[in-house]
Amino acid sequence: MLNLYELAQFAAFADCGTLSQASEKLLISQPTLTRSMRHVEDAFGAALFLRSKNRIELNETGILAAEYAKKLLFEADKAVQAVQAFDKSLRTITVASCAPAPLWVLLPELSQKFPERTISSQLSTAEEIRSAVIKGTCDIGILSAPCTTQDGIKDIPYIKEHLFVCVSEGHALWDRQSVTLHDLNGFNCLLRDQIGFWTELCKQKMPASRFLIQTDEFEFQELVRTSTLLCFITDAVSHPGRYYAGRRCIPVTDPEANVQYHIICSAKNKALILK
Amino acid sequence: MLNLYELAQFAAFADCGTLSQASEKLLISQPTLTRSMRHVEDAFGAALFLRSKNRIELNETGILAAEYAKKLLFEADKAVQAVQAFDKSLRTITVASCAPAPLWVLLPELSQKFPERTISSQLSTAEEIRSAVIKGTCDIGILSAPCTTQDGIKDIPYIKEHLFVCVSEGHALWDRQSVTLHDLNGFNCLLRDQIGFWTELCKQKMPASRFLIQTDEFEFQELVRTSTLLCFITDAVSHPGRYYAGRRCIPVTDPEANVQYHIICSAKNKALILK
DNA sequence: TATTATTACGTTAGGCGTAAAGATT
DNA sequence: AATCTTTACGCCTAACGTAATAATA
Repeated sequence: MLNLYELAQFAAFADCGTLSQASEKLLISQPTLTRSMRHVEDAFGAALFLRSKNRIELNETGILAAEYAKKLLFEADKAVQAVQAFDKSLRTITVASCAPAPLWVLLPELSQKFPERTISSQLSTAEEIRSAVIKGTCDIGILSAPCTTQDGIKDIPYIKEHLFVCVSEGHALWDRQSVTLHDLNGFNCLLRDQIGFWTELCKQKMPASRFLIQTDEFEFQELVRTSTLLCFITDAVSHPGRYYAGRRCIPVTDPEANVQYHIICSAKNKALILK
Repeated sequence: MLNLYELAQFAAFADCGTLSQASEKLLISQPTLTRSMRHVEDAFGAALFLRSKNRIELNETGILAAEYAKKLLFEADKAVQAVQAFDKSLRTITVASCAPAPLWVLLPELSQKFPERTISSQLSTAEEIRSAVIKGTCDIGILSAPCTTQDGIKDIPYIKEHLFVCVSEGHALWDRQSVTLHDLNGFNCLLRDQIGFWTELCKQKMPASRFLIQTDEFEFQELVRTSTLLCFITDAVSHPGRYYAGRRCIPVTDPEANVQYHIICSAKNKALILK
């Protein structure tokens, strides 16, 4: 029967051309290779080499056999990788959310409830999240609206998040009790990176505004402190009231800015999201 | 690294469901299987089993791994078969002829010239022979006409064969010095099986005749002896003159019935057909 | 002489089976 | 009690490396 380890030696010989080079590459002795090549020949049940006294090379059959050997080794490797990947996927809970806030709550909950499993999360669009959950690529999805259309999908309401705009003293909107995104249109804004659907929502509702998207939190805070650019906050962060010194937080009343999140998962994963 | 023998044990276990059944099937002991299953688990680098105290079964990952194991074993088997087949093809000379007579001469010649190679022959139509030689499916072809159209094909004239019709005494054609197949049209004929293009030639030139095709040589001879049905002979058989007692052999003058055979082979095989 | 494959040989790791233990139905 | 898996242990094959041999360029 074929032996993958010997096939690896055979493939190495096919690449190197001589047993001695192959033995160096494989960190084994030449006699071992001599023997292994005989085993491979026996296993294939055909002559694979042209042997002269001081030289061994593949014959036509050997060249074919070497191709098959490499293919088998490749397939074996693929199999191992696939099995390991599957195994890992079983031990991982993957979450895709349309916004970061619900993750701040959900991820710790999951870690505590499933301490032996790895939690992996990412931000995506609603459509990507829905299809990933349906395909099974993703265990849990978090949307900003119910997911009623799809059969076999479990949907439960989760946390709410309300948007506020933070204006510096003296800003035209300073005295407002509430605003809509439409009112903000035209004012330039600071935004954080990686805030999910919020970015798109702002760009859509405030087409005349420019958005300065900050990746670094320190730089973001510095710009909030030193500029009069608008910025946002929500009640999902720890201290909404006094987060940005010297700024007022005004509720944004658009329905899209006051979100009821929904957790979805496929029916067979429903144990993941039930309390 | 994966080991195909252990994968075979793994696959057997996957089919049997218990180690003991698998051990019986494989004619090895149970402890060996216990060990091999651990090796397989190590090689895949993932847990593949649900172990209770006296029960072991595949987990989800194990089921996947078993599928891959079976696939790999199948691929390995295919590889061995393919290599052996290729090896055998190198040691075999395949000949396809449009008629048996040239084979009677050529096959002994080839056997003598290439005693270490197996000779395999078959009868085919001219078109099949040409394409098989071009594709390389077949090493040597024998046609009843030159093969001039194709590049890279070596063509050399071979033996000739002339057709005679054998009539019993008192037959309407008994006194003829020569005949054409057209003259024979309407008379029923005995034919042997496996005579290549001759069958089609007769059917084409003698559409009004019926042909009694005999597979068994003894039965054929018996019918020749006891009936007045026409039969044929050619000068390619050993004793054309006195082959069928009580019958006269009359030359058939159609050009298609007096054949110059041609041997063809691809250019790289020309050593096979040169004297 | 340097390089290469092969043979010979001694060591040892590991694969196998037997026997026994532990657990379940 | 019967069945099944696992552990323990001893045997022995076979895989490995070293050293030596043979042949070539």
